[in-house]
Amino acid sequence: MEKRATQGPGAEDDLGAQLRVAVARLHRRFRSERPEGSLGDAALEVLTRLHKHGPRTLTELSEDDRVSPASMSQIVNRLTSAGYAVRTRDPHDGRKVLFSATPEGDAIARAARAQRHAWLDRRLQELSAEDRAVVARAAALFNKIAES
Amino acid sequence: MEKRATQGPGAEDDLGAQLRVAVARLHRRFRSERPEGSLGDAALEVLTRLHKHGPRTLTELSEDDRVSPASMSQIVNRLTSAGYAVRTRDPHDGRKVLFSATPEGDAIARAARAQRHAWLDRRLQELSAEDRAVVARAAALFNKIAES
DNA sequence: TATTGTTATACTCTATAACTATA
DNA sequence: TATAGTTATAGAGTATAACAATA
Repeated sequence: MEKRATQGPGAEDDLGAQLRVAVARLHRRFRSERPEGSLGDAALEVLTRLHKHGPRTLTELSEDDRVSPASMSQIVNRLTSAGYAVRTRDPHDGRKVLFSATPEGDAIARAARAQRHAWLDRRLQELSAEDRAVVARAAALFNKIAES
Repeated sequence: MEKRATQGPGAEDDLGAQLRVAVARLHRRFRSERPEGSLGDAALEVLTRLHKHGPRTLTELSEDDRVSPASMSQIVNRLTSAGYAVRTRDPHDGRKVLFSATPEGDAIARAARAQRHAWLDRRLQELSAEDRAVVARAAALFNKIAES
């Protein structure tokens, strides 16, 4: 039942388990920052992307977050129902739909980020510059790992 | 607008956003490794903990994962329904319930980890030793951040 | 009264399958 | 046929509120 003997009993093996647990905990911590009655985490990330990068198609959004198009369709439904985003047909390809943030959506994206990231920004500020560099490198590594 | 253009306020701000997105993506990637019909991510992590560390009370388990006791109660319900864990009353304190993995649960914990972490272990092996150290340090930092 | 645990309920997030509309 | 998007349905994960049992 033993692990990987590369570096001694359990050492390498533990890194995977440690990473999994740490990421799950941090993800729950992020979710818990949601104020009452506001958008959920996934919806807010999409809204933030629309706010920052302008109109995107459904397929693009689903690829950005690596979720199925059907899942993304439901996320943007929450945004359009709330009046934070709108659909427009692509004039050059009638199959495509472009999603954009409304002015209200832009305001929500700004406000929500400020509220919900305040504690994270504070924590990051408290780290040493070296530790912040570790976090930045780790984030890049995670994106690579998640793609594979 | 800008991409970490300066060392000013915007640069620090970006790290938080990058971390959030990277963690969300990696978390979804972890979840997607679930084979058909098997336990979900949260349930498997609890089962793994019971397998590794022996009997735990509900409160202990909920604190381990930083979820509410009510949420953890539902997670362990899935485990007991499946026959992977059992409840026993604490003989010294009738309010407490001790949860333990069954032999079947132990087997599932071992097998599931091997299956579901295979790709992650492979990815981590592909990293340089330096990058693995970055991941390990980041995992420790995440636990600290999640606690705060 | 305080602690431990459970159930009821509701919402977010996500997936697969089946569908429509356009190219 | 292939691509873009939607809807229906289901299940995991999580929370709050209300409750019961034990200390």
